[in-house]
Amino acid sequence: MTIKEVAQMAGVSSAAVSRYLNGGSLSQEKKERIQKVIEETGYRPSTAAQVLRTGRMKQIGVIVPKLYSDSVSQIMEGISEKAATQGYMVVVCNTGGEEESEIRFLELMENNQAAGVIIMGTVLTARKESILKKYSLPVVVTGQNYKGIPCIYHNDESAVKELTELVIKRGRKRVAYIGVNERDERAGALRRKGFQSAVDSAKEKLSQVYTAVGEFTPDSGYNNMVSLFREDPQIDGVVCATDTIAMGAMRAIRQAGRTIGEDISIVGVGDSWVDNFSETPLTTAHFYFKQCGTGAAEMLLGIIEGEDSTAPVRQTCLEYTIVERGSI
Amino acid sequence: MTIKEVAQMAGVSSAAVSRYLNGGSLSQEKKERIQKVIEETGYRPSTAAQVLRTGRMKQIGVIVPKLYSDSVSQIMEGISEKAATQGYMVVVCNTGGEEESEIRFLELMENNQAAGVIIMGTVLTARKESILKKYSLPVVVTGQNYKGIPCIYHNDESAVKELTELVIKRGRKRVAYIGVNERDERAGALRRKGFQSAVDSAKEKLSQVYTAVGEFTPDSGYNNMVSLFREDPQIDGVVCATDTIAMGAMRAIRQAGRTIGEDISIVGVGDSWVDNFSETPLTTAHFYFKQCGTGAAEMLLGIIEGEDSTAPVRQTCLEYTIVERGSI
DNA sequence: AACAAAGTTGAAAACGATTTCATAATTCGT
DNA sequence: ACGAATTATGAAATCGTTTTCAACTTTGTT
Repeated sequence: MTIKEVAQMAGVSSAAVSRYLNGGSLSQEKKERIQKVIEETGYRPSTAAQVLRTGRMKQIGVIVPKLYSDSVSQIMEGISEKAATQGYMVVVCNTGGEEESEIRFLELMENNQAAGVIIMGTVLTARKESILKKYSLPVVVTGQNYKGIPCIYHNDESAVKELTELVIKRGRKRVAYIGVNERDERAGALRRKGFQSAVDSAKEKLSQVYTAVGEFTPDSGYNNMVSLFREDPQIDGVVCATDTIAMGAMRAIRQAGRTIGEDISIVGVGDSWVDNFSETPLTTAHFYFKQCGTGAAEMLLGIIEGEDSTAPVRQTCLEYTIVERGSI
Repeated sequence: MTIKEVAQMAGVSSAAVSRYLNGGSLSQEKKERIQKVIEETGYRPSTAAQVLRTGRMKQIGVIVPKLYSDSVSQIMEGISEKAATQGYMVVVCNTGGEEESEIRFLELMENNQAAGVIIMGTVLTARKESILKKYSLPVVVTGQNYKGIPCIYHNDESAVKELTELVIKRGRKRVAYIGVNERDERAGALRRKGFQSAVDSAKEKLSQVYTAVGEFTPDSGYNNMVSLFREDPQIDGVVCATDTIAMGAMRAIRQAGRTIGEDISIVGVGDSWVDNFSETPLTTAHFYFKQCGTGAAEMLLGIIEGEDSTAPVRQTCLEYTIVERGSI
């Protein structure tokens, strides 16, 4: 079924049918005739032809480092929800952390005349930045903030600071921080900074402070905790950069024969398992990932639809909620 | 940049450039000239024009009931991995369980000339079936099996049967099953059937058997467990249709003052938290969700690329692995 | 050297929509 | 009832590719 055939059946020109679909001036009589034919035939216009002609594709790309992740899937949930309300398709690119595939995907989106792209929490290298500048593809970044690019993220520093203070308030004296690489501005550097500023302003209450760095995995948390215990078996407070890391650390703590929440406190960041695991005793900062997704989509669609290029680049910082559970 | 401009710059016809890109006969000399121009200009062909002309879009749709789910995101991971190797884009539709949006998405994919669609674990209504028949869109379904449609799923019945037997072998006498609506052929009817056949062939060893039905949520599991305890506080074996349900049930059990793994056994199905939660004591059947995703993508791409319409419709049943942890 | 087969080439015709443009048919104000 | 403003209308151009077709080269065989 093409627009021409529909036009013929309705006894009008294809221009008339196009106007019927896109709202141009058209007599009531022809409107009805066209409607009837479209209903009968089930005609739907070809997206490819529309895109070719108009240069607009109602599609946004989402770049993620992995799909199997609680925070990522919550953010995706938010994005897809928002995109659907505006009739945008969501196409996803799972980079597995490879910059190369991220760049290939950006090229693809450019070829597709996609409306825009949301990039989830990756480090912005010079190469990517120059590519983004070259392509005039609207972009929003989540979980990171870069100047000149619209971003949406959580208040990492403050969250970790508050959590650390909570641990200190419990009277813990030998505290450790298990973080991630500081090339990650927010989850790495800023969370670490939050921890640091909390311990700095409570120096007199603490006898020892340790720091370790690893990956975003439970195993990494486990290994780091084991090493920390080797260094000082009496550590009694642990602040982890993510819940996932905390999960691993808790395993190490139990193995060491210590009792979480009794003779040792531990906290994480993110609280992504809310649905699955009301059991988790972990005290943590609840991050609003889904809202982060809807927010990102909203910003992107705002840029796309409004195309008010004079508006300032928005940088949204989401707040968090400390949830105290048994682990401190 | 269009193909015409490239042609002009290289001093050839646009047909030559097209042949360069798609592999037609072309003299070495022109090949080099074209290559040079393309490199210099960074030309990339417009997807829309290609699709319009060829009628093929390297894109597959994925329909999911929700994105924030461990099993769904693992399956997505598998699909995206496989699709990427073949250069296919993945566009996702989050239905939130609404059939209407599923149907709208199928229409959209048809308009887009998408290569095919993977539908994740939804009930196949007559309406959907007729639509699928009308559209000649290749389809693969995961987590369900329908005759006439390529499917990939786990051996639900056998998994639950084996798990139930495990519980019975522990000497439990008063066992309960918490399942989901039987309109869901696999997770509902078949898992229930697995439980049933295990208890049937061990009738003499059991003194009481209970059955409850609910949703795929921890809360539903909790509520059902609470009711079951009201009915019989001495229940000592619980088989849940999913791990998520088991999670809620475990909360109820702890609240009732019983000790999981000691005076009561509980099992679930799925084992999706492998990464997050090595802590979970739950005995369960590990399902290979990611493999399910790659398998589905493989089947779909096979149908698309091979287009061997004479081949029989494939129905793949994946096996599982029982993982015994502390909960029995 | 002649002729067939194979390899190169570009012009032009699709693909299926939207939009411009000129013209024809209305409505409106006086 | 008359020109002016407005609304309806279809023919044709356009978007950027791929592919067919026919013509033209080159190569290979006898």
